[in-house]
Amino acid sequence: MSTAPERGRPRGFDTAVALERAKEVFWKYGYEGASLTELTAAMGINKPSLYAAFGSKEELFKQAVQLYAEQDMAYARNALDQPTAYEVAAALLGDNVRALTREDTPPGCLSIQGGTACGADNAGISAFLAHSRLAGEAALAARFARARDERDLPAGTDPAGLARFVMIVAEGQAVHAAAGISREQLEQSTDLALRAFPQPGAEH
Amino acid sequence: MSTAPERGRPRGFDTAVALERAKEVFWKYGYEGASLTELTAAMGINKPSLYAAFGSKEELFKQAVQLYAEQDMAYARNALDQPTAYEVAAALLGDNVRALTREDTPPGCLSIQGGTACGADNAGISAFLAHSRLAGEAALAARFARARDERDLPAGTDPAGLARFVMIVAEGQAVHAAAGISREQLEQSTDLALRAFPQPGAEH
DNA sequence: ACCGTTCCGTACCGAGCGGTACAGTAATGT
DNA sequence: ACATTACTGTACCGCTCGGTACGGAACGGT
Repeated sequence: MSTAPERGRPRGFDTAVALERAKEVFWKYGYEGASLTELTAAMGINKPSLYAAFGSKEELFKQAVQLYAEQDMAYARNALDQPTAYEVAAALLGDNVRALTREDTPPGCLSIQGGTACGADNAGISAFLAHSRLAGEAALAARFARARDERDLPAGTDPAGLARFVMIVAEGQAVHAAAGISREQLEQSTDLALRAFPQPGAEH
Repeated sequence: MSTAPERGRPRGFDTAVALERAKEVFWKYGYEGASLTELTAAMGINKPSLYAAFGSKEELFKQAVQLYAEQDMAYARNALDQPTAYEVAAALLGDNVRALTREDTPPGCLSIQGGTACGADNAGISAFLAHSRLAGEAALAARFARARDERDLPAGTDPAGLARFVMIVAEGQAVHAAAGISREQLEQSTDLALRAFPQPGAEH
């Protein structure tokens, strides 16, 4: 893994660290609420450096969301590796609650806090976030479809509908977490949601 | 009910209609995404008229949210009148889905779309919305507490936890609705959520 | 008719927005 | 050594933001 031969003055900051800081600012304030002034202050750089390294506010945001997906939502992909559909859902919602209420990150979820609604000029931002959430839901639906084929879920189960329900609970937990609800109270909602989960033996 | 004797030039617009229009703009674009230009255009008035009638953008928003609660969320209060806790939850979530997917209003819910995250200057807006959502949750918890006392819910039930679960599902549905998910698909999630509901006979 | 009162429309305010021009500076290539 | 290249910091761009000053217009009271 060789670094490319660097010509010219080297960058005076670590883009990975700067992106990490930007992620936190977007997480707290949302896309529109995060001003360039606040972003550059948190990143420890000036505006031209930001634009040279990331292109624009929108591209910076999308890179921050990607980093968020890789780093702060790894639990969602890992949950798919659980042996049964029930355990997948339990791991997903359980880890979701833990991620939403960490003390070293803002409360809630960047995908929601980033902007469920934006101004007319930034409609693409909320659409981008919604699309990425639905991509995760599709992966969960595929996992549930496999479980149904493996007779781990009842034959009559709608995998997409079940995945949608789980994601709806996860999103509601994110909204609640952003409002300051405690981890213990959110865990209670996970337990309740899992009671709705179909058992392998049941008819539907 | 006598109207006060009006002195001076009469107002050239209907404040109720103007507030209705403002509500829709906030609903679509959120608090920060709704500019005064867009608001006044939709309301059919000029900025000084807006400020004379409503005080400020923030006060206009709060009045819009209040109108929303009275008008677009009346179903939430009505649901509390159902005879059993299960029917309360079923009515609440069922009507919630219908309200989120009406064709004559923006998709989703003003309380979420208004702004789950805002810039540092407008932190009060998201706090205001979160507080009003939790007030509704408290009313639902009180209804469930009554149901438990009436042996309509198992004695071991935590009314606040159950209310939190129902509200979490409702919020998740709102996020999903804003992303364009269909009414039918959301109704499916209501059915699943209700399967988690404790039955009167059960232990907990 | 005239006055006080209230509202409307234009034109404007300071501030902050996202984004950039430009000159200075620190590295490499030859 | 010196040209080339790329990054940094300052200072600035046009624009839009939320909010308002002010003069004209439409009403009731007397």
